[in-house]
Amino acid sequence: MINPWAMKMEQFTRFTPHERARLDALLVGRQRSHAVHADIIAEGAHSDHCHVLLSGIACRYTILPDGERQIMAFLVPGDLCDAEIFVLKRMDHAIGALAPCTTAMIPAGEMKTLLREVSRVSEALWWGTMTDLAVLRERIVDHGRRDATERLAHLLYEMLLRYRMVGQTDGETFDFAITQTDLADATGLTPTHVNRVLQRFREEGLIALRSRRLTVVDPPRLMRIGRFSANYLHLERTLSGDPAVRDRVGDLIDYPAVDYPIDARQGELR
Amino acid sequence: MINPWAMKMEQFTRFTPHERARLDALLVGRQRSHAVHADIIAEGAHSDHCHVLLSGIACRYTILPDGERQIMAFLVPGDLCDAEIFVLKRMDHAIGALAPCTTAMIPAGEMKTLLREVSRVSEALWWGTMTDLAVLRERIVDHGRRDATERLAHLLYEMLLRYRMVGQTDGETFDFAITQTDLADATGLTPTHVNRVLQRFREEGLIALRSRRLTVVDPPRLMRIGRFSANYLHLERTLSGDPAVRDRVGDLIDYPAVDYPIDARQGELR
DNA sequence: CGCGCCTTTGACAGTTTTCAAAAGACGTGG
DNA sequence: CCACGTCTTTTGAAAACTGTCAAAGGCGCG
Repeated sequence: MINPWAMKMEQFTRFTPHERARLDALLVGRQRSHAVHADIIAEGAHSDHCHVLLSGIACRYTILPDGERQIMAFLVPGDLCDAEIFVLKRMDHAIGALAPCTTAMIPAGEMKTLLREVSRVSEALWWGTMTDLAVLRERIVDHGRRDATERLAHLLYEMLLRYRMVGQTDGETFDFAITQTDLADATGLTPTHVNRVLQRFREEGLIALRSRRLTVVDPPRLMRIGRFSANYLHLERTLSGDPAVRDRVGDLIDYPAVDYPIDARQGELR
Repeated sequence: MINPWAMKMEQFTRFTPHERARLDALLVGRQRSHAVHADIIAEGAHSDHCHVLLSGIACRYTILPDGERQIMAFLVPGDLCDAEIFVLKRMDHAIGALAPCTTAMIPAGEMKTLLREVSRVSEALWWGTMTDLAVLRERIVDHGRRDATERLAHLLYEMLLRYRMVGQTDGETFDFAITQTDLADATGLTPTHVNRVLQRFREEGLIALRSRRLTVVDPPRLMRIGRFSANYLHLERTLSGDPAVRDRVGDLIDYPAVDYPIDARQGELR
């Protein structure tokens, strides 16, 4: 059985066969599918179940008073949607499906039991939360100090890496159902501008994107253009861990460090 | 003894006198002071101590390869600087003092014991982490969908609220040692532009800022201009809790909801 | 085959950035 | 108590990413 949730945690820890079986069992018979554009969890909702995304792609978002949507994070298979239910009364944002998705709904009680009994899972949850924080901080860097080109390059590269972690890529190609409007709402740009930048990427032979499949043709250059550094994802244990797990992402995060030229910002891609 | 850390957690939970005494005891004899511009924790560092900010103001930041600094969050008294040390090998960002600060360094071992033995603290830590996530998400909304004026108004209002939570304000006045350059690095604007916006705020009688003390002269309007809604801070327990705790922030978060006009963005303040 | 959603294109407007440079503030040492 | 260097705040004018507003072109799907 494919269990992206366990696969993600394996980037941090190593489960015994018994633990792994328990994680798998937790998902059985609790699957639910969600249509595109449906809310997996509504803003203001309170549930006594945790939602784990198993397939598809979703986002955390909020609608501002003037009707604009801001996407605050993308969720890929393996991501936990609502760790906050353990302590907060209600969701302060919504989780929306950007493509048809399936989730597993785990009763909060069972999750708490699991966390109490299997310390490795409890640590992995903590690791996942700390990584979520780091990803959000990185997004702030994107918005604050990177221009449109860098921002999109950085985001695309991160997505490739995150899909790789849970084994849902075919080399440098993966399902990419995110529309340019979604990207705009996530990056704080306009769809128009996102379009212009992506076209440029294609012209330059950096990526290929057709019928919702994205291929990163030139990963090292995309990484360079996005000024991407993987350290914020905290995969240090990955590189020294199980070879099978390491190989899922290894080649994407150990490009030699590059000294970025201080000049050459706008216009020319690097 | 003033214990902003406990005061912050009291926004979420209610400690017994014994628990409170234990929290106080943990800080005794572990204070350390930090000069302006000094790193409280360096990027890449690993420590076996947790750092709690007790006074002053600090920030999470990182320096990009081209030398630019991005501030990802401000830390006010009561905030925990490095919850990640429990699971991550090294800090992926630094904590810097923006004014003279004092911190308490708590050995990780003692912290873990505390978390194991006092479930209310453990829950409060989880709440604090979820709130940190929410604050970061709100910052992303700032960057993505709010212009310079809204962004700064929002930030100033949030700071007032957070200082209030830990009892370090005098009405609507509080220490504000953050320079305009700091604000620029946090908001993703240039110091020049920050300056122009702040001047506008002063002209309009919204705020008064002199000799590092900030007074919010017209809180409701500042809230409106920043399109501020307190729900992301998850103070729902505050409003229904201990009156003494509630009164610290109560008047700032229950202004009547306003229907924002869809027009009137740039130029005119609301 | 037709509708609906997503992607492209264009021209123009406009916050924000750049790049300097001057004026204030503040703390220290003489 | 004043000189003096340093850091912060102000100001100006011009450049420029990115946004706005429409409208047309593609593509998938029932």
